[in-house]
Amino acid sequence: MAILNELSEFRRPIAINLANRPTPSNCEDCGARHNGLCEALTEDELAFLARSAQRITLAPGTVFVEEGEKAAYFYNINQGNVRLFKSLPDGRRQITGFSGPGHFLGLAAGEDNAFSAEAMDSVKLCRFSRASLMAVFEELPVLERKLLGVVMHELVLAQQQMLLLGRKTAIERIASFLLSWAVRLEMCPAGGLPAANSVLKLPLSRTDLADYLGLTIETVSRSLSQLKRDGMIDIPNIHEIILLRPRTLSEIAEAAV
Amino acid sequence: MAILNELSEFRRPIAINLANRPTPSNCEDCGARHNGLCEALTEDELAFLARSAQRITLAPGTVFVEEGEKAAYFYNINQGNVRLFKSLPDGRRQITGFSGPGHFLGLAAGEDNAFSAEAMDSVKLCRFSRASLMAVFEELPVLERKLLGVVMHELVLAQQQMLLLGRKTAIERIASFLLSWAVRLEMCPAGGLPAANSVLKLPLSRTDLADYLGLTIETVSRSLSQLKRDGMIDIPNIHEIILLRPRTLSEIAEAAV
DNA sequence: ACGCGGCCTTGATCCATATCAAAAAATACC
DNA sequence: GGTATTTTTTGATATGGATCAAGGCCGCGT
Repeated sequence: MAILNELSEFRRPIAINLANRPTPSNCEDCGARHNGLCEALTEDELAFLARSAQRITLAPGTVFVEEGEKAAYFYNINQGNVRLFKSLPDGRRQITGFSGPGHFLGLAAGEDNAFSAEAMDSVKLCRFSRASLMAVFEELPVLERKLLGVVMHELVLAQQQMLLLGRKTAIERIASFLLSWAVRLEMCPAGGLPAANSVLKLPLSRTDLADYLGLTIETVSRSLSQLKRDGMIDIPNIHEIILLRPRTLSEIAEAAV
Repeated sequence: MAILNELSEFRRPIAINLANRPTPSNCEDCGARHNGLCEALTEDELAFLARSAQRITLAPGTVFVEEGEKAAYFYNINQGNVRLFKSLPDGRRQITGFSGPGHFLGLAAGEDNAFSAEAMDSVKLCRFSRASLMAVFEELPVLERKLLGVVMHELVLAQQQMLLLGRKTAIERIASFLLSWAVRLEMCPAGGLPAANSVLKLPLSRTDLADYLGLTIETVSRSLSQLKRDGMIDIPNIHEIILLRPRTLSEIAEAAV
């Protein structure tokens, strides 16, 4: 199979989630809204990048970045979703983030990947070698500033997640997650509220949700049921949630006293 | 008091922890070891930066960066320790990291600070305005690449902490923390082990430890006591811990099966 | 030295969430 | 389209860590 041959090249790739938008609202550099690194670049810059890129398709479940392996590539995702995670030897897993179309993924801080990345569905992406990224940096110093913005935004998200994992209750975690997912889907700006009755598409299993929020699937399910009982949300099907009362959800999420 | 006047200028500073060493071993750029941004720069670059810096001393307990305030400054710490944290309205607190001498601190991803920073002891630092940082960037594009490395390393640490907060038990968190603190104090490379009977200085209160590890002070105290009972560590005094069996501690920390 | 106040440790109890178990719903497979 | 398989929900029980409550230790000021 041709695809399998391509996949076999993916044994030892990258490391850092540069996903998510650097700024949720309009970019202060260019004034335009952008969804990731590629959207932040001009046509010329994109063309330059494209020269050293390989286009690849991954089957669902493919682990194309493995923690601890040498970091050799970086990626820009064109289609599909990716989960980024770290694992313990006994199988416990912590999902540290998700990447989607337009998101940038890779760039090791050291020699090795700090986490693993796995395709959640059929994923199309562009792969660049580490060396070619360095060459691009020489040619496009502006890229580094833009990357800096992307990574800094990642760090802000990571800090939010630390607060969630270290100090929030199960219900608060779920409420926080739903609102942050609405931001991710551009249904509202960061810090803002989505409209009442917004429909949230969740391309995640309950297991993913649990591993992202530091809970068990049972607790995730129970918390969602309770929010539904309390009239905060509706759950027409497993992968869709309707935010009936975003304002109250937000109060739960931020634990207003 | 002169000091108080200076402090009053610190009502609305910066946002991101760029602390900790970008690479624990020798830097791949310059071959030298460096402890933070300043150590990563040449004499000339440092001189350029110094032109726009103000030297400031902070009293213990001073909160000089406040979450949600406009990000106006960034800092390089010369002396003392700083805790970086996020809080919930009801007082729950999550410490996201610590900064020490040589560490860089600041740089908002957006307009506002994403966290607060507080002096743990008497702190001396250099303060730069956001505008002067931009000017420095124009003059020293290399700075951006170096900053990128620092921020990426921060992100790796944040991801490790997410795994700890989301999936590790109390004992595992304490063991992980002790070993990571040894790395921080340069008693061993990242991923390596400190020598048996190494003495670890902890300039933290149990409350700081609890807020960093997502536990209560009682659980921190009990876990330390248990590790002592089990012969893993000794605790000659509250701010010093002797690592009797680093290898076993490491097995606990990484939950080897 | 003494006493006071702020950490820290230890003990007793409670509770939020994990774990174990099974039914129900969704999805995949013939 | 119906059955097998996986995923999700719900229920019953267990438990790790939180909470409540003393007591001990140490530094500090008088």
